[in-house]
Amino acid sequence: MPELPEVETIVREIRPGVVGKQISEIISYWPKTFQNNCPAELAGQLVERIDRKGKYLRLSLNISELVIHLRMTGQLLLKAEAGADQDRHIRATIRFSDGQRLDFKDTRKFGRIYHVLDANEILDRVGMDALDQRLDAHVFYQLLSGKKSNIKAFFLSQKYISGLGNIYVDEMLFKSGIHPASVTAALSRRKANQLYGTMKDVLQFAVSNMGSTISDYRDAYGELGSNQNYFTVYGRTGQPCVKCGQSISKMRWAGRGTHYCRHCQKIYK
DNA sequence: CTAATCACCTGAAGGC
DNA sequence: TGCCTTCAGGTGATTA
Repeated sequence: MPELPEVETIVREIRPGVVGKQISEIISYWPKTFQNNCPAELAGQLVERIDRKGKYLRLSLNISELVIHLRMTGQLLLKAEAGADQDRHIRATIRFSDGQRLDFKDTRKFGRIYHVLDANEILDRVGMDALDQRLDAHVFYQLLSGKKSNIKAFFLSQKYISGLGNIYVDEMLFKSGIHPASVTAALSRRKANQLYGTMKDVLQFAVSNMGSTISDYRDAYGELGSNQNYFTVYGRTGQPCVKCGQSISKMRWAGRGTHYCRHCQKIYK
């Protein structure tokens, strides 16, 4: 479900409601969601910061840190009331001393919450965030030109650049006219620069629309995103290409359904 | 090293 | 109505 824009939306929404609050209790309803079995030492800790790297959400407490990944269907829902409306898909709840709570809802149970002393144990393994200021056009080109990997697989991997997933990779490749079968190192500097700009535009536009909701994604208030209304290729199989009018194709690349236009997207090899 | 496949889960949708 | 297959915003392990 959530890629960078969706996680960013949630971070921005829960930050004012949660920073400075004290955790009173953590409840786990599905044993695998909480990797470290919600240790008692979490109770009483203060939330100092909430940040994001790629698709990981980071809650920095005064003693330790929580790192949350929503995977496919995870939602973080901020609830003001302490009431017990118990959705059967809620896998964990973080309660705060003022009565607010954060419910981790996750139909498919793929999501994870890690409790660690230092979030960098986990976050150092993922590449620079796609919207990180330090990822400039030069660094972007260096990353692409240094590898001969399939371009779709490159952006789906979180090892080089983090935050992009199946939707936004398809969107940025289409808008840049790059076929998903292309090879990273085959892009010229000029073409890489264009892709870099498109990547940022696509992500920032999606953030401004509170993310994309296809089925499960909800923001911290349970609201839908609206960016799905502006997709140019994702999910448009068989519909006319917005550039040339020909039918949009769908194939499997890097194990994922990949949407593209055979006529508008050139293969760089 | 990369690339493909499976495993982890539930639920919705389509074919018969 | 019901059964069976396929697919889904992700990623980590295993295999070739």
